[in-house]
Amino acid sequence: MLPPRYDPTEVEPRILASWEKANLWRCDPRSGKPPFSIVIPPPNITGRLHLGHNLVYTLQDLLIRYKRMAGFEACWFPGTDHAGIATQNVVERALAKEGLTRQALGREEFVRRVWEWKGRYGNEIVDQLKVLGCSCDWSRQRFTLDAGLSRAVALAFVRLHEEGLIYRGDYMVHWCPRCGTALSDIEVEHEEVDGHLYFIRYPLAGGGSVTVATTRPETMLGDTGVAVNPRDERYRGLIGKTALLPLLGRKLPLVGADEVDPTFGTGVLKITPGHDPVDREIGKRHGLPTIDILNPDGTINEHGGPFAGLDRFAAREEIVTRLKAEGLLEKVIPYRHAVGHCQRCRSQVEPRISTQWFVRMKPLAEPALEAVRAGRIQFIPDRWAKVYFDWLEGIRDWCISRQLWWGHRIPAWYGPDGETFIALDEAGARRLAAQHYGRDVSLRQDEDVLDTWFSSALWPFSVMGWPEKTAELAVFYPTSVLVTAFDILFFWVARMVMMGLHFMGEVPFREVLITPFIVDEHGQKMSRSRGNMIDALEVKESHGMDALRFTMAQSSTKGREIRVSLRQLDEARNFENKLWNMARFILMNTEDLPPTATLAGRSLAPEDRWIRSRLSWLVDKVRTELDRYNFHLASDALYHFVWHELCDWYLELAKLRLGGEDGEARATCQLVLREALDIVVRLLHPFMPFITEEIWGHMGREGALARAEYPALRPEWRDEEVEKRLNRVMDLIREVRAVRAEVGVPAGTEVEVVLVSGDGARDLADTFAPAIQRLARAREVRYAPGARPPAAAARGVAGEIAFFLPLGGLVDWEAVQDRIRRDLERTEAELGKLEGRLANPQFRERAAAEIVAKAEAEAEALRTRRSRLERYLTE
RNA sequence: GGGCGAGUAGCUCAGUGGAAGAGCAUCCGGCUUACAUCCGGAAGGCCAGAGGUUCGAUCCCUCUCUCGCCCA
Repeated sequence: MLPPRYDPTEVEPRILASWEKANLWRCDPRSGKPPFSIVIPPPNITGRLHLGHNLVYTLQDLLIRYKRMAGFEACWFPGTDHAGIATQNVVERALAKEGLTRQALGREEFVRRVWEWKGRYGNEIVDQLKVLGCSCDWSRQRFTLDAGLSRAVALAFVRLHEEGLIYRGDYMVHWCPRCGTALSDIEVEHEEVDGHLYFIRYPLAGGGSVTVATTRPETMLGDTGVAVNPRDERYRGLIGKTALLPLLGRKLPLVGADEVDPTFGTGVLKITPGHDPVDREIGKRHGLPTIDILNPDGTINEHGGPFAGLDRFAAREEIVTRLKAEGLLEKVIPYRHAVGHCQRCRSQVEPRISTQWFVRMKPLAEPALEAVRAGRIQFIPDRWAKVYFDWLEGIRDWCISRQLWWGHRIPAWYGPDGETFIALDEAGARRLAAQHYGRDVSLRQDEDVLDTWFSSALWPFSVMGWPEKTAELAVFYPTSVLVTAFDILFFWVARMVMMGLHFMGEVPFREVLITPFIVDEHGQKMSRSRGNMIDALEVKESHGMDALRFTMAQSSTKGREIRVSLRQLDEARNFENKLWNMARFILMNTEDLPPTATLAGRSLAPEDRWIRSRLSWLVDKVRTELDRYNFHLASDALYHFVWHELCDWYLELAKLRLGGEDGEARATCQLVLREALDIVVRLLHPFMPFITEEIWGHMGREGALARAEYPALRPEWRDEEVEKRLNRVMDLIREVRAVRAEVGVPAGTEVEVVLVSGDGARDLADTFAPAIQRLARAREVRYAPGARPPAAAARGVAGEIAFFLPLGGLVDWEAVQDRIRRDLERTEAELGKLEGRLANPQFRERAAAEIVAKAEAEAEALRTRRSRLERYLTE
């Protein structure tokens, strides 16, 4: 027998072990079944599972389990991402605790240490996914730095280079001084910060001065000019003169540039071509030199004169102090402005010129735009397509080189004279070099590695063995759907589309499901730095994985964010317990059912046909909503059905026959119960795999539920007529209960229910008297057409069915009348609205016929109800 | 500055061109032999504001306000 409380902490590990043992998730590209495939958004090896992951992975597992049960060869490709900067940072921090730096270790040793670290901790997140029950084909697990995937990366690089889509050059990039590397545009997050605007006086060579305004005074060390807008009357005469850079005395030509905004600051712009993209353009036009004043770590270099060696922020302080001392600081005002921060470490990034590798994006973006415009990829919700378009339409070249040691080293080698050789490996580069020079020379490989996202962009086909022509690629590419959060729409999704189209000639996925974003109960983004992350594994301990999954499914609406609260988890856990007890009840009451018994040839009770009709609706609903990715609608339907139809009504009604004398009726009821349980656990399995698998086990089924069939549609079970009948029964029972409660009939007291009038009243008395007796606590149910209630009788009208409860002295007459009056008021209000509508000739003319008919029928029913209520007030 | 999302019951959120729902919280009553992580009942909303389209708008359109996010 099942225990009265479901204990996920006991069940979940056991079920997990049984799945693992049975090796259920292995897929076979040669099975001949229709394919359904998903590639996992590879979690970062430094990651720990949080709810954001959990949502994305839960939905993928839900889809995979659903499709697997629905007859697809459902393959979920798992793996992890090497996460260049993040991993390097983590390992460097660990080294720092030993008093070591990566520079002290040297590149080779450092990389060896990172692999060592990866071996020890890098699989943690994968282990967590397994604990969550993710039914990935683990035999296909990949890592972006695996040999095969690394080869794919090198090949992609070589090909793009051959095609002229990769180039190298000196450009202004975002530089993170803390990470010591260039970043791509989208790795920089702009944040408004409270800073200052410094007004600095630059003396003019011939006497006088101009005043410039800047938020970054330290960059003046790199100034090589001063600019004003040529249309600015105030300064027109200055163009062509020379200013003198304070503190350093450098001569700065005064030039005219349209970019200068006369309304900003003083309308005079200091030109720092080395550290500002606009200044660089102006400087180029006027032939101003470019001076880089920064070392890679953000300290001032030798160009900074007396400030060399100072950190950029210390230099700012020092420069301001000196300017003040020399009387060149006119004023400082508070100023709020956007400052770029490194996505990984939050440091302020600096624009800086350096030699980097870039991917030319326009030619790649065009087909990617076209694929979505043509509908070959569908975004869900589709508003995300617009965000995708906006980004791709304005796309800039992608800086892909990183000054890191952990990652795919750029497959470029340089000869002694700096000649570049791009090849898959060093041997290839040597061959090219030998051809070029006509002799063997020593080559030096590029020091840099590629942006991690470069390898991620290849993920949908590199995990399937590209560039080999594998069976997996033939069957599972393009994948069916990509499930991810919007924050990596540009980083990952768009780039996968571009690379997929470029290298495979086909989109990487048919659909992109963008999930809402998980935030904490205050609407705050969850992040490690905020310390408000929720560990999915802790929730697993407190509420169970199924409860967490169900919460995720239920919350997964088309909105933009999900606030996760413990209350929702409680609700899901309660549902889990409800489900458990439903199963417990059914199993307890069907133990004596012979295994060979079937429903064939048995006559079903109206409630049996009702629950089957509802099951038919449910199967259709769940499948339809899952197919549309409406996880919340599917889970709500299941929740409501299980709790408020199956448990509240069918199980309660079943108790009559289960406890009755009629063996045949009892067996029929048992069979219907088992049937309902069977369908419900199958339907719920993708949502709550553990508890349903456990129940399945107790049902004595062969094999795992995870590999059982998803319930088929049962249109032949639909029965509108019997639903109408049962609705009448339920309405009456509810009304009797309400009347009892309101007029103060003690809960234990059995009453007599006299049905007086209304369609179906006879059916209620003839067929459903036992049900009404049990569920409304009635001693007796009679049909007495036209009977008048005795003076001391509670009375009510359920739908159109008038009834009364003779109660003798028990009745609180005021309460009875109050309730009738309230009912009457509501009825009249509703009727008034309906009649108003029906009185409008235009409504009758223009509204659909069935709407008018429905309104008329409703009005008629309300009139009947009204008259019965009115009579009860006076009778 | 541009774009997107949200504004519905005390709270967290669903929802649909025909007239408003859930869970929690609240109140009343219950250990009815699956479940007190439960059962029965009740109360609670000019669906942000103003216009417009429509026979009919919480839903479609326009504008405004508040909050959040993304991009520049």
